[in-house]
Amino acid sequence: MTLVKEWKLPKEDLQRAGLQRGVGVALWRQIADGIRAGLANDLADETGRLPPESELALSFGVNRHTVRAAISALAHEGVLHSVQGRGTFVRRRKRLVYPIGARTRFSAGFDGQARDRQSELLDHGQEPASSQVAEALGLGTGEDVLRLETLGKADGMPISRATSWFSATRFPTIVETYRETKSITASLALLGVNDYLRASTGVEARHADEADTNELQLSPGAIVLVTRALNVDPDGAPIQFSFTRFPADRVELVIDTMRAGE
Amino acid sequence: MTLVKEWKLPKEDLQRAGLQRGVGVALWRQIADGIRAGLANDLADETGRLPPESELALSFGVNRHTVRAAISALAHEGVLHSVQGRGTFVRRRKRLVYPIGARTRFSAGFDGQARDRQSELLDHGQEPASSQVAEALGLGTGEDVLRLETLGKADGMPISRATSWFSATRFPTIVETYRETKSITASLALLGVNDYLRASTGVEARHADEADTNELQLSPGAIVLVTRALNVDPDGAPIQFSFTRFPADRVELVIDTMRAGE
DNA sequence: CCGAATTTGTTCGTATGTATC
DNA sequence: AGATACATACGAACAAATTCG
Repeated sequence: MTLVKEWKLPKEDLQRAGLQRGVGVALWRQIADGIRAGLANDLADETGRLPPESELALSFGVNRHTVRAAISALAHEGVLHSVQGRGTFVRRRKRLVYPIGARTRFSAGFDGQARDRQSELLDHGQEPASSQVAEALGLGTGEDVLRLETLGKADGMPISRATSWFSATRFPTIVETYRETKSITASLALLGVNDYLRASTGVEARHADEADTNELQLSPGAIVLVTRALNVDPDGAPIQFSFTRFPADRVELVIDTMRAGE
Repeated sequence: MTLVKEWKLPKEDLQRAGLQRGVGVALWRQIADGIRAGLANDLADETGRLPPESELALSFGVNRHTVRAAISALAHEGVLHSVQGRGTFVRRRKRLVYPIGARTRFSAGFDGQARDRQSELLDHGQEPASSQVAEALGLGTGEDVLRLETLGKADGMPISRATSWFSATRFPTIVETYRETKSITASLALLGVNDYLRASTGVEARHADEADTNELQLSPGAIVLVTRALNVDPDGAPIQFSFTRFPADRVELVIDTMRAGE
């Protein structure tokens, strides 16, 4: 027996609205996601007001109770906001833009988009380089590297979670300098690297795992954008290899391609 | 009289595994996502074999049935593959790399990574520009634009779904030329644009909606990477504005930052 | 080749959550 | 609000295929 069965055809209304029963996601959650997506288009009017619940129920082809469950979840997430007698409204918060280019500086990434930015050292350690890290940094497998785990916040909300590796022989005190300066760029400058460039950036997207969920304050099923970046000094020698996780609903990456090499 | 056994929720186990009940996403789907994420690490051994269902159930803190539902879903997606008496195995398929830079050409994107590449025109139409499209292409809101919906395949598997807009006055016959050449680059060349550059690329990630699910052959809960791109001619005049959706488990974006401007 | 251990596949039953009417 | 049906999850078997000593 298959637990994911072939169910009876759902009502045409559900199909039309793109909803499905028995796929492991409750209708109200699918509708919540649908409303969230709709906000990017023209679901809400100029004043940020959504259509009445009865109308939404009709267009999604479900009972009004189901729409209410979806709205309640979104209200709990801080996306919507209902007022009895008036309607349901969007609480708009812009997605932060993280620019990527040869001059990408982590510390400057979200400049001017949030009142308050913080960086936090969560963990660090010295360890033999994995094959991936060794290859990226041009070291032998098993040579020692220093690992830094950092959390970035904007206005108190976690927006990035980075794991970075540095050669332990070239930057033996990077942990201490980072603790003082709270900045990779400043730390590298103290250690004699006055300039560096972003050589390449890989971008993937995946579901948040447990660590992401905890550290970035996400709900299960949330999506993280993962960048895999290599920074090199002006001579082209690898300096820093890092993975950074961004909550996909709070952050957008922008590659200014034509100026990327400047 | 029958004693009704009361099963206590092993809440601690669930929390340890990062699962939650009652959030509108079934446990089996959360576990499916967990397994998918685990494959990137060391969930499967060298031979691609996963731990037995009973062991997974223990580590996730759920019943074996629940793990089976998750595995069944992943098997249906083509990620896993179970054999009675032997175990459950990973069906490994490399993720395609889509490079992004100033010289990004859609047609050349996946060159050399697949034996067979196809492009398909799904739909097209003429319509007044939305405010977003108008702003990107430097047109007045409501000026007519031509919209092309295309599907990209590699070895028969859908890998991209693009919606592109062009000025209807500057490129009135773009649909016909595309139908002939099956290539945006070639179409533009026929219409007098011998060269163009990728000005900027925005990257977001979100859950697949119904259209994505159908057209890209995804399962619900799957993730799509969405790029928002603007191409300009050598004079800097906007030519093409497009949204492209990539299945996140089949495609990875790579920005070769230092050569991006070449 | 035999038989035991391992692992996936199947079928009961029961309880709880979700959605409709 | 209550009745009904479907969906999710747990528990305890047992069957069938594979592996291995």
